[in-house]
Amino acid sequence: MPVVKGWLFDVYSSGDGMVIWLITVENQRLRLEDNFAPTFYIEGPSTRVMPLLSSLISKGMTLSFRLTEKQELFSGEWWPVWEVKVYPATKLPRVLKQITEKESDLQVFNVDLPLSWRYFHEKKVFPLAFCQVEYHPREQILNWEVLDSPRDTDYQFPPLTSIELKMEGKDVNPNHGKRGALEVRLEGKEHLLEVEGKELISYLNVLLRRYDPDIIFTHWGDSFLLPHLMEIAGRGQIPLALNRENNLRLFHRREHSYFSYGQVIYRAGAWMLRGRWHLDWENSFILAQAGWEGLLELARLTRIPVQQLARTSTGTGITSMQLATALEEGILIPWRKKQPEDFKSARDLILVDKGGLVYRPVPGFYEGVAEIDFSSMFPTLMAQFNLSPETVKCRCCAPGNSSGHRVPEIGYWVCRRRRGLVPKTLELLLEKRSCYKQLMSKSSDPEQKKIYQARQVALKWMLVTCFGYLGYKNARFGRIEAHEAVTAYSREKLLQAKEIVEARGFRMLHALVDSLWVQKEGVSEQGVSEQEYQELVRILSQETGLPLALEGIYRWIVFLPSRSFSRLAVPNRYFGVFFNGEIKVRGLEVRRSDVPPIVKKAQQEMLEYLFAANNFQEYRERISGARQILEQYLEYLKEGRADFAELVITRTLSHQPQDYQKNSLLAIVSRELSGRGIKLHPGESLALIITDSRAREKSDRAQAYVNIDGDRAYDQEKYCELLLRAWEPLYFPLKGNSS
DNA sequence: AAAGTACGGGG
DNA sequence: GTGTACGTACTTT
Repeated sequence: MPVVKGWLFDVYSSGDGMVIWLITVENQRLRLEDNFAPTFYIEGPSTRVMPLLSSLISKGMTLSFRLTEKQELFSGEWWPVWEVKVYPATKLPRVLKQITEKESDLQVFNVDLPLSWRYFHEKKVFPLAFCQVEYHPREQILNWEVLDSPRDTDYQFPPLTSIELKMEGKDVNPNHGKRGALEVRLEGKEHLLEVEGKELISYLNVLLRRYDPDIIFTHWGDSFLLPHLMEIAGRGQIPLALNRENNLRLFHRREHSYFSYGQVIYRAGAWMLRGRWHLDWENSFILAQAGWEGLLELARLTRIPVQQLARTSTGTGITSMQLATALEEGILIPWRKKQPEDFKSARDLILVDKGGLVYRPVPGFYEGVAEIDFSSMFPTLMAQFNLSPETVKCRCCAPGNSSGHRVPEIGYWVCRRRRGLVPKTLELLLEKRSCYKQLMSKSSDPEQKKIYQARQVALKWMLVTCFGYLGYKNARFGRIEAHEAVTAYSREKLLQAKEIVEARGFRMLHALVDSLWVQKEGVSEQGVSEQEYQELVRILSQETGLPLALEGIYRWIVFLPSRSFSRLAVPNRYFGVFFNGEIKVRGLEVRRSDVPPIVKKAQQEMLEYLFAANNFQEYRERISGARQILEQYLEYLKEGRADFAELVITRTLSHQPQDYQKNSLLAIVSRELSGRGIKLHPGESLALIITDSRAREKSDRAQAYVNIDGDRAYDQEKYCELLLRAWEPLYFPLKGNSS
């Protein structure tokens, strides 16, 4: 039998089995098939289960089953259950439907999981796994041997080839208006395809055949480009050969909007390929946040096919990792359903429903301030205190006999007999992330550093999401009580840190969930010693039992007042410069996504000028220089020299255009586009230019960036106002409030 | 003044 | 196949 070594490129179901694409060490693209029989479990007496299974078999289903033992997540008990395998895999949904509809009181497990995930989990492989495969001459896989592991930090990839497609012109959603020719980037060079209709499609087909890319990168491919090209192909009645496996249709996932973090998110409908990847830079959170290297790192860890992972949230990723942990441990995977919270009294609610702790600094200019952060505080707490849906107020440890393990403030007990599923999953993430951070600091190769950085960032997102997911009632492994336990510990630890800081003769200026800003009492400007702060960090780590790190010592930092209550600072509005020259800015215009580039650029320039100051005295001296920069930009705007790309304001729609109650600029522009027949969705972002913000005729106030033409004027006054607003926080320290 | 609307955080 | 907070700032009416 042939044996081949290579990387697992993709898996999807087709016909009766799974199709597997390998990229071999000889750089060949190999299509194989596997007769995969997925597994699920039924709990119940054999007098009920046996007749059920035989009735399914008599209806023509191919099943195999046996009695085995698996662990129930919440009780920790090992239950005798029926393990059922279904062949072919594509019949699984039908089998499950029969069972759940007819015998709804029987408990079933490992049920609601997509087929491609199942394949990866059950076969213990993962995207881009390096493996050795033995196969039958007729392309049927007989045996897998995986030669690397998701735990590895120094894995190899096959040389992947790609092309990139986008519409020429402004870098905004081409769905919203005018569009140019198709732009193809190939082997580092850009080509403009000035042909149309059938010709365009044939040309693309030739390109795809000749270069046979593994990946098609696009901008706006999901929402516009691919459907657009398919439409042209359909009209001309010629096939568009996007797939590597051409007799199959593209895999489509419908568009949808959902609510997350108080905001509507729009996901464009997805178009995914067979034997090839389509990745849309404009429809991928993970690509945007962690880049290409981060995406591949997460694909390996989560075992989700790359095209799907690119289009999903990190929450789905963390769930998949938890599934992997559960499968390894022989834990039955519960059906995803709501878990009611325990009853809580009003008093408990007050104690429990708080998040992280926040202090407020007195607004002003401070010198020699150290910022000390708990490293990955929430995940570390979950790992260290074994906080997991099944361990907090667990069923196995009675409240009475685990008095040493009570959660602060809220008094929940935590299991002492079992390691939780969530902490177990987190361990790998925490470990791998700190490993990448170390590799990053050791590496001298800037390219390599970038790779480690991207992977480290990807893991950070997983860690952050993992905590959020504990509190999400519909997450498969979420439980609000576990979430509350984490925040309760976090408050206790921050309070403890505050006491230690103050007992050691430091002043705590500000604290925010997992960060502290401290100043040594009575120390002159240059008298700050890093050693003293390092010593404080050491003591804090030792006494709290959690890792902390010195983020840095600020040469100076400005905590900004609230605009509505000027005596109070906003916890998250500050800017400062560290002794090592690094800068940190939070909450200012440069950090906001809805601020026009020119305002950001001006503020950035002014900040950089001011950051050269060593102390308050020098800051005061440099402020006039900063003001000159401001004047230059104001002048530039007033002379009408700014171009639209510098003025564009991007905002996210929270409603359907017709549902807006107020005539905000966004509402006006969205209705305008909508009137032209362009479909907009809540969660989608829209780029606009302010043309005349006070015009009586509403449609004159702003224009969609895509549609604006060269001779339209912009609202100079309004843009100047925005610029002046960005100046205010920089001038604040000189208004007399500073220390 | 009140109500509606949008954004940030994590490194 | 998925995080329904929370506080701040700004706009519209």
